[in-house]
Amino acid sequence: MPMFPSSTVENYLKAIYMAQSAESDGNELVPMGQLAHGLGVVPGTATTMVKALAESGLVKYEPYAGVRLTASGLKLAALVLRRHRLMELFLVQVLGMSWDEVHEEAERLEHAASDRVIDRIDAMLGQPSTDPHGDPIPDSNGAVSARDYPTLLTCPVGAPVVVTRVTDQDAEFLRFLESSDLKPGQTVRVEVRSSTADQVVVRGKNDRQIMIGMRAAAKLQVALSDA
Amino acid sequence: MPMFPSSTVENYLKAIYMAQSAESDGNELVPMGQLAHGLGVVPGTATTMVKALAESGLVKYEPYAGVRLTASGLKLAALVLRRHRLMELFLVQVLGMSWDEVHEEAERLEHAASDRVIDRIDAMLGQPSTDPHGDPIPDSNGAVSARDYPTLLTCPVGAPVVVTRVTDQDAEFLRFLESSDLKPGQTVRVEVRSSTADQVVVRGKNDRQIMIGMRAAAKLQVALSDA
DNA sequence: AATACGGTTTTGATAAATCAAAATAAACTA
DNA sequence: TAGTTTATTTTGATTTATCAAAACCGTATT
Repeated sequence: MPMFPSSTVENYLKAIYMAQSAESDGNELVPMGQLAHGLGVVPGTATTMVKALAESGLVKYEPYAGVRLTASGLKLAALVLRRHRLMELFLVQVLGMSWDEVHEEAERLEHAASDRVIDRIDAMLGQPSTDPHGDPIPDSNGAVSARDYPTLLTCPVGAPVVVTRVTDQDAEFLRFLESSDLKPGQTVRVEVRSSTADQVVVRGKNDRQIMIGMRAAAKLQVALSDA
Repeated sequence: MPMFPSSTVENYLKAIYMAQSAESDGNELVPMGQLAHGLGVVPGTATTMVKALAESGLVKYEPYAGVRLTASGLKLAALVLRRHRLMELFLVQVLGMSWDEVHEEAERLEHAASDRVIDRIDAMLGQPSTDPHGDPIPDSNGAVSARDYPTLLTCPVGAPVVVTRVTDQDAEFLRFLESSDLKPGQTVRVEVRSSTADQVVVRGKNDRQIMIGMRAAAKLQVALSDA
């Protein structure tokens, strides 16, 4: 209904978008419980809101099944993510903030920055394709060049790989990655992967050896190194 | 009441602050009508809101007379203005936006930018004392170094003066000033001032002659040039 | 002093976003 | 299949911020 989507609406769309694209098949229905949990509201609230979003044609809502973005909802969500991610990168690159604190900053700024500002930032940064966590930045039409990377859990053992993306914004986790030299851009090699011991052993920068659990390993996307 | 003041609360405080400091005696009561007008709400709304602000100790409210900021309200308002003005300057200096468009941008960003971000901006700009319009930027404690300048309406005729501040944020007016080389920093000289003709004639950059009305002249604060 | 007027306050409603808790549907289990 | 569990939806309230319009106050005017 509202001509100018409120921050709340933007947040719902963003949450649905991310839940949706977390699924292998990107066209899954997102269940209300999951959505509500992600947004930190009780399920009933999500139901009410989603019905309103469905009224305005931003989502398709199927009672007791879940919700899915329509084409227009998808575009709007992508534009919110664009603002969020450009803002994050800007805060790191221009204001020199640390990569673990920019997520929550961007969480508020994404709703306040106009396209004018965002486009300036985009230009100033040279139209970057990813944010500090390796998340892709949608273009101004909402198009994303989604690449499907393996993770430290699924990549070949022994081969050198480059960390490309971290799919968890938790500040503490990000600080851990930084202190372990596992930020995007770093080249590493999986030496051991044992599901019984729940461990992935990685050889990183300066031949440093790092051990992480499988839950964490799955959050680190990598690309096979050409070198 | 609210531990984290909402944007609305911040806007009320800002509006009261500015109405208050527009008065010669900076301790005047701001009447509800004026406040409501400045905020674009009906008077009844302002009354309701101001009573709530009084509850939280941010203002002193005197029924049928008006409202005045308390010490804590004053500080909070100054910090909002600090965010606003640093943001404006940042948008101009770093993102290269034009000075007539940054006010409304800052109007939204001032509520979303954290002190962390604001302090970075402050440092990056070298702790500036005024924004692009010449408005003073309060320090991080909310202290303002308020100087009282004459205007093109009150300054001596014939003497060279430097434009220091523009007390109107209207985009069209600002564009006019820019096109007339009357932005802050420019040196000019009042040649003629006639209240009967409602005109102030100014000799500016490149000996260019500019004529403006007295209403407009009163919005341009100047400092007597040392040179 | 009585009246009229402008500004202010009240009152009653509304919209957006939320929660708690009751009601319901779907899925699972025995 | 009947019963139980779990997720979802409804219902009724609440909070914040707003408006429209009626009621009110204070001052100025005759």
